[in-house]
Amino acid sequence: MRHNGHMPEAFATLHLEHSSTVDRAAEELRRAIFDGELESGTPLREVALASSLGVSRPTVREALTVLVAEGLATREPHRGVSVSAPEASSVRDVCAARWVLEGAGVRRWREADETHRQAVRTTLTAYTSAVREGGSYQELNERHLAFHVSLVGLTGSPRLVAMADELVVELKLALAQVERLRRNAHDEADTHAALVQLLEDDDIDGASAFLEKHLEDAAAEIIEALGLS
Amino acid sequence: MRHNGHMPEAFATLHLEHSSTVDRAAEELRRAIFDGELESGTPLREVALASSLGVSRPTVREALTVLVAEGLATREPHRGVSVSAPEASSVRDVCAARWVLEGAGVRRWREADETHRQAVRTTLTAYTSAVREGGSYQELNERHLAFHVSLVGLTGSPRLVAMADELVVELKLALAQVERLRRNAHDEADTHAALVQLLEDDDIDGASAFLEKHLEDAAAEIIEALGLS
DNA sequence: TCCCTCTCGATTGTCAGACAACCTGACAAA
DNA sequence: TTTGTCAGGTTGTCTGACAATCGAGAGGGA
Repeated sequence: MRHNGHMPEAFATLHLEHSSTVDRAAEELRRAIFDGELESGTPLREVALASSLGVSRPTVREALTVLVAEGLATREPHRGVSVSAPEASSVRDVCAARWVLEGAGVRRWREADETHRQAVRTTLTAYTSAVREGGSYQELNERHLAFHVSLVGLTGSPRLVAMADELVVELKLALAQVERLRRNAHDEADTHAALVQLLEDDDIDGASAFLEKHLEDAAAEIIEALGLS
Repeated sequence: MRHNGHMPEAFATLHLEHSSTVDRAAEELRRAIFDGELESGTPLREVALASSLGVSRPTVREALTVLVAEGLATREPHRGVSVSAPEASSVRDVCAARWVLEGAGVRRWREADETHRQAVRTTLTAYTSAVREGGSYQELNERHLAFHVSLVGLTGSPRLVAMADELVVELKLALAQVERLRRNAHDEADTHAALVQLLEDDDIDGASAFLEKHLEDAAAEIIEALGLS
């Protein structure tokens, strides 16, 4: 099995999923939060989760520290972990930060790798086709946000993309709270297509301004849907 | 002792450090890494750390997961945690990401809160005075990077500042590796003073270009000092 | 009646010990 | 040279336990 030296390219596409129990527990909690099964503020009791998930308390603890590190949950000393509650200020801040990251990507449209430009087009068509085929609310959300992250990808910086992902996680947490309130699958596909068209036409400034407005609107809309001031 | 309702403003400045054993262990590990006591690549064995720190293995595990989440260490399944090794590509990427964040701050100099502008001036003088008084290498590093983070503070976004902090942590990890190689306390105070002067003169574009060059130089310098291609 | 104090249960933080799964390296066998 | 096998060490996970702490309700005094 030491063929690596001789044939470095062989089996390069193979990749075995190395999932630990902690990872699976964290993933299950993430899913429950994004699906709205766990409302914000819900306390995540260690013993209860341990028996529910069929794992031991230390394993649950590790999974919870992962969630806390991701910002999905909040730990208060000696008071336990609970699902984070989105606030108006944090939603505004997330969108402001997104504007910095995504705007940086948009401004680099010309200099960006053709690969990254193509990724933007791909995520856009994935979103629009999901809208056309009437995908579920969650699927639309996923594709919509994936498009925005792909804009950050134009910078070519893995770290900026990772940061955008973290911001998107916070947004998904907030959106999971309003999901059962407004079921009207928002159809913003046209807006995004217009944005990409501006880029294709080399109107970088126009696209930049367009994006800024779009993000501001999104922040206001989410805050309003959350019922926060 | 239930006077909170009566005097909401009293004792507002008091803040008790609620440090758990895990936090202290993580802090000690961080210090050891930044001080260069632990070279990059050093495996962090759980049992050895537990006996050294005088805590139990689960506590060490939690501290290690914190370090991994911060990017200071890397966990490979069933192979343990080891101090992260800086690579040329990651240093370049960190500086590219810093350019996006700090550049966004610099471009908002005019619109920024006076508080944030003042913070930039304060961190600059803290850096320059430390240089003048011949502070230790680590102190200079600390102040130098604090100045750069304060530029991100101009955006007024806590999340962007947090991201800048994470990037700076990665940089400090890389710098800890070269610390014992080049002891020449780099004196870049003049450079930074010139940057702030450009801002005070309202030459935003000039400051922006200045910063971009400075960050590119820093990346090249660090990579060269690390001995990476 | 209202307020203070105190105790009790619940929960977390931390520890100790244990076992299986797994990686590494070395050696034997084909 | 390649493969099978084994031993040692390390991690992943479990069980059980105990102290520290928090929240709420009971009880006593003004």
